[in-house]
Amino acid sequence: MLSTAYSQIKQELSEAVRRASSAAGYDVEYTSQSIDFSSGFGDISCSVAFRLSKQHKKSPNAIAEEISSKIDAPVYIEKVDVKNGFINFALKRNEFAAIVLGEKKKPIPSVKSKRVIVEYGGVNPNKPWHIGHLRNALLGDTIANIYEKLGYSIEREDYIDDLGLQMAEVTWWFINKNNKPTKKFDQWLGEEYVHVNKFMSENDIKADISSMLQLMEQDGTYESEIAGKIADMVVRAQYETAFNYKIYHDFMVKETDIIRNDLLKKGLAILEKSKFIKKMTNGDYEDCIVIDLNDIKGLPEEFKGMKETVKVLIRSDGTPTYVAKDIAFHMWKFGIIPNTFKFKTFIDKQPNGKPVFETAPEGKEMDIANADISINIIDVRQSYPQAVVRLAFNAIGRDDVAEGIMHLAYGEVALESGTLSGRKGTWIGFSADDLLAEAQERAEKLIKSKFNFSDEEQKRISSSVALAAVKFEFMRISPEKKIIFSWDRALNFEGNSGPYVQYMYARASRILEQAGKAGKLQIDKMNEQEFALLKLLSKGHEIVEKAAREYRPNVITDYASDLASAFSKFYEASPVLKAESEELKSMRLSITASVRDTIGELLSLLGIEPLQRM
RNA sequence: GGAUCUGUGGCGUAACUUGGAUAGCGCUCUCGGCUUCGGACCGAGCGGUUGCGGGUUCAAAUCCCGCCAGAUCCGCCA
Repeated sequence: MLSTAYSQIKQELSEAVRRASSAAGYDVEYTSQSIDFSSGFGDISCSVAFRLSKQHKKSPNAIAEEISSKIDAPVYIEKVDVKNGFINFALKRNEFAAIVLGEKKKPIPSVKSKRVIVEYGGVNPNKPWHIGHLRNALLGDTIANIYEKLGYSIEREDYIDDLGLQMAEVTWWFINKNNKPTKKFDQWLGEEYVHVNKFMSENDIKADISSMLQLMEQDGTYESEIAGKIADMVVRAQYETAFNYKIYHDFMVKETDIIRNDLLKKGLAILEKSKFIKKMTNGDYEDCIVIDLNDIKGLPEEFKGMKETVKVLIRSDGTPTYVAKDIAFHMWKFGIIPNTFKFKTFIDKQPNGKPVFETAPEGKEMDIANADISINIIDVRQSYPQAVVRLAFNAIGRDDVAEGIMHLAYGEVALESGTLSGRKGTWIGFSADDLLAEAQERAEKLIKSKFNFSDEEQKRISSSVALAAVKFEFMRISPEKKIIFSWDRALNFEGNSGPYVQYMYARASRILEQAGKAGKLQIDKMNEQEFALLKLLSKGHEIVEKAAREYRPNVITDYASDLASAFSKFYEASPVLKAESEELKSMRLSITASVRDTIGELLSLLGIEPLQRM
């Protein structure tokens, strides 16, 4: 259970400061923002006096003195003093420890009424996942875990574009060349796709591809059948990869079913009611249905100064653009177009025990969608179309939906030699499968040099450690930043790494295992390492909330690293099982247990398995 | 032309949203620590004009303005 002590204390102190200020004749608002843990000047410090200084023409120090003299501090505060204009609080360490360690398990405020769809994966079904797709999926998985932990109701959704240009190209190639798969299907097809592109640069088959696209869209054609089969096989192969990374989905929506169910027509009917959406009768965009940006008030910055001031939704030939499809799809997600899809089981039991459903011509209706929030994990390059999607909802007067569409725009993963390209095949050698294989090999080598585990245990542990290394490394970088991939960094087992955090979990577990059953909590005078740990522990819940609010899993990895490192320093400095007194032993065991539980929860959020031994 | 993102010791990064006291962590490098609850470890040290210049403020890596550098986007592609 993640500690809420920090948020509570902060709230209580800010309330105490507010009352004291008011008693001293000051009116302050943002007290909680001016309070934080501090190093070197008391344990917690408050800077409100600075804000009041100018207004009241007094020195911050004088004001701080006035306020602090009137503070009626909570019982866990040892003393309050003033230095350089800051009000500093010293904690009674034992009281503080009692709060953090003995914390009553408070239920997290329920937000269950909020439904969240997290969309991630979404790899075109013509190639294997590469390390860029992996970043996407890991972000999605972790964000979903975090929101789930905070009590939201989560649907993990995968969007499969089985009707795109890339799909048409590989289908054409497949039918015309009749090559046979020689390896894992997604890998094989991905490599074939590179050949298609080479072929297309030397031969003009544009007309063929274009007719392929049309035939694929029609139910019952040979082409649609083959394309469907290929997509199915690729997604199954991709999911094999996903499962090895312990990444799962609840359902997938396929482009074919979006077309089949006329989602677009339904969406268009709604859009056409907006005065900002119109059919052009002349000019460059004659016969197109567009959003006219000129008319929209309060147009966001990103749309200003653009070359074109209309966004095409339906082309003059009547076909929809990508943005139009995505708008309609979001209408479904938010329940504006209800009961559209039928679902059937795609895989009845993923390794996590749950099924994945896919949209299908025949099947059952399911109670999904009707979301309050849709978190879309999509490459930063799609920021603009995503903004257009939001704008469309503003245009039809659904600002609530526009606000509910969260685009987690993450930076690309590139190689030192350049970008990963499906067409050029620069991804070859950098598939998610390749990465995991290499990670496993290095982890196995490492673990062999450590302990004597049975072969089976060794395999299990090394696979878990390998995943930890890779996942942690991807997650510790703030999402908006571009990642230049490096094997050595991705397979880091030391320092700021997944295995390091796992290791501290295992160490804590072993200490607790050897200690046996815990008695009643007793608290004794603590040293600096213990106190530092307690301060960190107290922040657990606040950290997860921050990660959720900011859509940034690196908030979690940072905290996990800090906590693991503080724990390491703690047990290095203070014997737990051989503590000097029973009271100390009790307290240290309790700290150890609390650290173990907290780290365990953090690792789980990151999709990393906490290990008892490694 | 417009928009967005990025720029922090040799390398990878955190703190920026909400300004706060000494810019944190890891890697590398140097030195030290295992008869000790597990060394995937710990301690000490070297290493910083936070891209540049202004401004606001008691206080700026953080906010504002202007530059510079890199990336991306602005299609009847997806």
